[in-house]
Amino acid sequence: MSEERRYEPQEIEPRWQQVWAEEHTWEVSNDAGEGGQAGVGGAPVGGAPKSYVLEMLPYPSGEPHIGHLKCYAVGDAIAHFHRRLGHRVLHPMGYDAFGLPAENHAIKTGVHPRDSTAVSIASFQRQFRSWGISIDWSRELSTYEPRYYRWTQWIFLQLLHAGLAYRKEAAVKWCPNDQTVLANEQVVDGHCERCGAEVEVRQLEQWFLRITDYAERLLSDLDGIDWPEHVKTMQRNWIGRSEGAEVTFRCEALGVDYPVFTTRPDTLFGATFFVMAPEHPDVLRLAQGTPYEQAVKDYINHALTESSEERGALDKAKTGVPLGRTVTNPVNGEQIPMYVADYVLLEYGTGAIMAVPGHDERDYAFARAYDLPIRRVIEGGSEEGDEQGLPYIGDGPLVNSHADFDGMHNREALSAIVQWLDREAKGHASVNYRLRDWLVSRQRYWGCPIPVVYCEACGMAPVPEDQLPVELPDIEDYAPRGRSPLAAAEDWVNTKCPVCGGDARRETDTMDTFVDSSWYYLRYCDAGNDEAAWDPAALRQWMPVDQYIGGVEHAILHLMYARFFTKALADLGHLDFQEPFQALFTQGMVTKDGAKMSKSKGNVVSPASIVERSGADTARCYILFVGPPDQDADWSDEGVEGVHRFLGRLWRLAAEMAEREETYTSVEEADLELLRKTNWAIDKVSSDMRRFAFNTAIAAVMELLNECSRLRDEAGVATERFALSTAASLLFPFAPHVCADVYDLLTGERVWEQPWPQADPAMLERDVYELVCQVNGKLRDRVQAPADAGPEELKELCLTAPNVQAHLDGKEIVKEIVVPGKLVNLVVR
RNA sequence: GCCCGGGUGGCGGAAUCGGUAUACGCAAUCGACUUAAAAUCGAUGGCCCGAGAGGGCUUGUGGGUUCAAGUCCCACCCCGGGCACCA
Repeated sequence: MSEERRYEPQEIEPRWQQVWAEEHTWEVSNDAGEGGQAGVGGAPVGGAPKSYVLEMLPYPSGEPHIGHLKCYAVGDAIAHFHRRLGHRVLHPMGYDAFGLPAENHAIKTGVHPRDSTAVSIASFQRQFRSWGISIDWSRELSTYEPRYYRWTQWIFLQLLHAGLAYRKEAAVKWCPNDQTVLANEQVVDGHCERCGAEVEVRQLEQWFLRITDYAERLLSDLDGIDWPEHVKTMQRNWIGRSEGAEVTFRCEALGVDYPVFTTRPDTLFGATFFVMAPEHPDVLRLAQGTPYEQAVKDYINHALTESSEERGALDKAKTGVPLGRTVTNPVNGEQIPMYVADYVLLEYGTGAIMAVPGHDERDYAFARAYDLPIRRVIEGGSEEGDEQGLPYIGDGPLVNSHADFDGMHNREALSAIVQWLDREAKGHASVNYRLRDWLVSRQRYWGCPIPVVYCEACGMAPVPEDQLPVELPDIEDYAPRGRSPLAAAEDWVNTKCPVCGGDARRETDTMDTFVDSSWYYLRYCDAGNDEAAWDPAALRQWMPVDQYIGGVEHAILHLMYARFFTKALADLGHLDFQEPFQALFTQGMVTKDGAKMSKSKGNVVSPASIVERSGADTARCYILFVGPPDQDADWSDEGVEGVHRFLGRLWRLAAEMAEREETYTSVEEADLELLRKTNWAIDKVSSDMRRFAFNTAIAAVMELLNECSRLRDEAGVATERFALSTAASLLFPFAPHVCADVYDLLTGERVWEQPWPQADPAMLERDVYELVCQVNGKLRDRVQAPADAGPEELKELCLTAPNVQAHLDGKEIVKEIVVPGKLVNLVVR
């Protein structure tokens, strides 16, 4: 007997990592077929299909956390699986390195964000290598490198030239804590997505990107991509498409037309008043000279000082003030009073609405509060009681409208009325979106400078492409004071106008970091290119990303912006595809004791400590074994131990088998059994890989290993080695180090150069199986049945089963159901 | 309020097309090895009745369809997520 051998990941893991690093095993070249990744068996892989596997760009802050481990455990499993299926796999890595945490740290400590970020990046690099993730490090990038953000600026200029980037003064969301504006997407329930402070509204001139031009395509192209349905739904909700009509109401006193958007032109005859948003530019002018002038002024002031949270509160009572004017309802010529009320939003539609209290809950509440007429124009609902069933939101025939439409079902009347409006030039069919343009400027230091200058003579001028990058200057004081800290860097701010050569000042705002991460997946395809953002040929080779992996928290922000960039760049002729991420997988959160891990709760599990104690293979396998990877999982130290034991058993059994001589005392039956189990596992793991069921894939390898242990002394050594090496081969995408070691011990070969195992179909079929015998749907017995037995034979077999007979006991069989390969069910009375 | 997920042993979970519910793992109990412990190996294991053979019950609750329901249909309860004055 050989001496006791121990599974030592601390020895095994660095050894294989060194092989992969020295041989650049996971690097792929853009020259398909030459000098690229060695294919199966070391042969070049000329016509191999490509596969681009990408995890969402991490923000390097401190050390990687358990969520990173899960994300990359999933991504690496897919990358390895694709490679072994014969694909050329691009699996790169980089860092989303601009951003607030590093800057806030700088404000506190004075350490330059570049330095603290570099320290974090070094820690990420170390740990990712220690996890054994199969990354092509030759394409590594950081968004804070001038070499990268030069091209971020270049893209910004492309958008600017195309009219997709513009400056506008608007009411914007301001975070008083971070002292910067925010995009709509970064405001969650009226609070800053980053720091949680309640946001304020400020009137400021800011940079926007015209994402709303793409609303329709962002919506309709969702149909063609393989994303989780709930993520698509979230994007659809965010885009918020509404079909309806734009209808013109005229204020005769001022001679001004006010268009409104409505989804319910069928209720036009029920419009009894008209409401404008407090921010609407005409409100003061309308009220001027009326008895309501002062009241309107007061109301607007109040509305503007109210926080967005207060104003948006759902249970808030409706308030408003009359404007002292009327507009004409275009369908019936009625003069209806105008109001200003804060339940109307300037940003949506035209900032003014027709109010139909009979068929809209909000208008109804306002009408009740101000004693305005409420008219039913659609039949339906109860029509009983004090409120006569109003407001009624449902469908029904029109009433009290016009002879041409009364009696018509409202859905038909809707299009009939729109057609009428169109003919009379009083309106037309229209579509509205909830999506707003993307506010991208930030009054902060640690971001990509916006490459424009302002010249007194020429106005705003883009920095010429050959002067890029506009580099971020070093400054002393990072603290934001309502303007960008860059504004204090006088030497940097003062520059010459690229048009006239006169004095000019640089834009001091920086870009939202989501701009940086909206195109990085393109840069990986050609990361070393200093002549252009990318060579189109490189993109043609790799894009789109075949499998994207990341957290669901980016369902709207990053994923929407990246899709927008792709479409805009495609329109400008820089790309020839419309969607960046063909398939998306969103991994669930890792919690501890049911709660989100956080420093303040003190329940943080650090990947580094797990790797140090149990090894990377254990950590990676465990995180995939706890449950379906798209669901949240709770961390358990005991569970980790279980997986560690499993990997230890695999390794020890292999080490023992590697030394064993063939004895020829094997029992044929045991060999066959083990071969069957092995082929079953190949089949099971292969299909589980394709549906991201890594937990059951690992369980299947556990079953195979249990069978290897059970039959260790009965099956032949060759069979045993085959079964064990197959187990290692199947588990390799999850536990690469120990599996490489086991495979090497048993075969002397490199498992990552082997093709993915193929199940032998003959071995998946059995000549006998266990037939389930039911009486009245209840399981009563099991008998061995030949695989090729027909229904009659199966029925007879079932009838002979002792416990079946006991339950038949003279009763009459009224029905027999035979499902070959499964069961026989006898129905008795 | 609207739209998505989800509810299965002591615990994490499995059951992929309506066909043996509880795979795999954790925790637990018993045993082997050991002076002892750790490590490792083996056995047991949904609940109730029974010595056993076996029987009854069991997938949030209540109904339904079916020879057969965790799976399909209807109603409801609970948990998680998204949207929410968007006209």
